[in-house]
Amino acid sequence: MSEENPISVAFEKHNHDVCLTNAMQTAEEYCHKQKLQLTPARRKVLELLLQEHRALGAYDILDLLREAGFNSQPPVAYRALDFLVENGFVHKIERLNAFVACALPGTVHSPAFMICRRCDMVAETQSSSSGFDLLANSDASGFKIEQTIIEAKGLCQTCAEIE
Amino acid sequence: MSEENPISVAFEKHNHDVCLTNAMQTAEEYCHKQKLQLTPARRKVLELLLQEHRALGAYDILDLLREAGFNSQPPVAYRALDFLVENGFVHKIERLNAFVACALPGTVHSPAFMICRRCDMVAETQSSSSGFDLLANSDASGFKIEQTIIEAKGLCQTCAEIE
DNA sequence: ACTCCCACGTTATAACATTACAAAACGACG
DNA sequence: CGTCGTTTTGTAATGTTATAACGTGGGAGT
Repeated sequence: MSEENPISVAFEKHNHDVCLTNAMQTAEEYCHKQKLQLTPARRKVLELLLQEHRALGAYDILDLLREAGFNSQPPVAYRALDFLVENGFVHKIERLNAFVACALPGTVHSPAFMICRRCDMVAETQSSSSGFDLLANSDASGFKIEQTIIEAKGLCQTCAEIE
Repeated sequence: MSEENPISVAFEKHNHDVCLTNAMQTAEEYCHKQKLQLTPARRKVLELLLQEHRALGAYDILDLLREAGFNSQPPVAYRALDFLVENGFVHKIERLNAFVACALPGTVHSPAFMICRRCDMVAETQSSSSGFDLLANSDASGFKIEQTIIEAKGLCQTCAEIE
C-alpha cells in the first residue's frame, strides 16, 4: 500500500514467532488433510502476511516476493492470495483492497475486522450475533446470505493516544 | 461495472418514480439547509443512481454522464460521488467498488447491505444491534470505532428461483 | 507412455482511482 | 459594484488494483 512503515504494534501484545509458527503449522496440516498444495509461493505469501498484523496490498506482497527471489508478475501474487483466501488462511479487507492473515485459521468463522485508519493495523474478532441480525432481515425479503463482511474503521488505542 | 444489463428488479416492489422524486426532494432540501451546492453534475449522478437499486461503478456513471452531455474525465464522476457519499446520499459498496443511492437519505444511520451476486442488486437495511456487538469488542481492546461497513453477499429471491 | 489436472510463466490490458494545476463561478462584504 | 477568498469545474496525466488469455511443465492415475 505504501512505502513508509507505519506504527506496527498489535492491539494486544503477544509472542509473534509463536503466533507465526503455529499458524504455519496449522496451514500445513490443513492442506495435507485436504490434499491441497501449499506451494512455495503460497507458503511465502502466508508467511509474509503472518509477519504483520497489518493488511498488505497485493503489490506490496508482490514486491516482497520479488525480494525473496520469486517471480514478479501480478498473477503470481493474486493466485497465491486467491488460494489462501479460499481456504481461509487469509482475509481480504475490502476497504483497503488489502489482505491480512487470518487470526483463527482452520476454524469456520465469520470474521469482523477493526481497522485503524492511522496505522493500518487490523484486528480480527468474531462477528457472532451480528450475522444473525442480518440473517433475520434476509429471511423477510427472501435474500439468502452466503457470506458477510464486517469492517469497522477507527483508531486503535495506541493511535488514539497519539492524536 | 459491465456492459450487459443484469436482471433489474428490486427485492420488493415499489413505485420507483415516487421513490426517486422523494429522494431528490430530500436531497434538495437538505442541501439548501446545509448551504451545500447540489450542482448539475452532482444532481445528475444522484438521479442516475436513484434509477437503479443496483450499484454502479464510477466508470459506468461516467459513461452515463457523457451520454447526458456532461464532461467525461474520471474526476468529474469521483468528485460528484465524493460529495454524495460525504453527505449521505450515496453509499459505496466496497465489495463491488461501486456506488448505490442511499435508501434513507437525510437520516443518520449505519447501513448494512445485501448484495446479490447474480444480478448485483443492492438492498439497504439497518444494521441496528450489529454495531453494538462490535462496539463492545472494541471497548475491550481500546479501539474506537468511527464507522462500520456491513456487506452481505448472497442471492436475492428472484435469482435464487432461477438458479 | 498417455492424459488429465493443477499450478506456474508471461504478456498484455482492464478496471478503479488520484494528483496536479489552471480556470471559472459564487458569495460575502466593504 | 469590485475584489477577495472559497468552492467547483476542466483537463491531462498518471497511479493503483485486478484479470484475461494462452502457453508450459510436472505429478497422479491408468
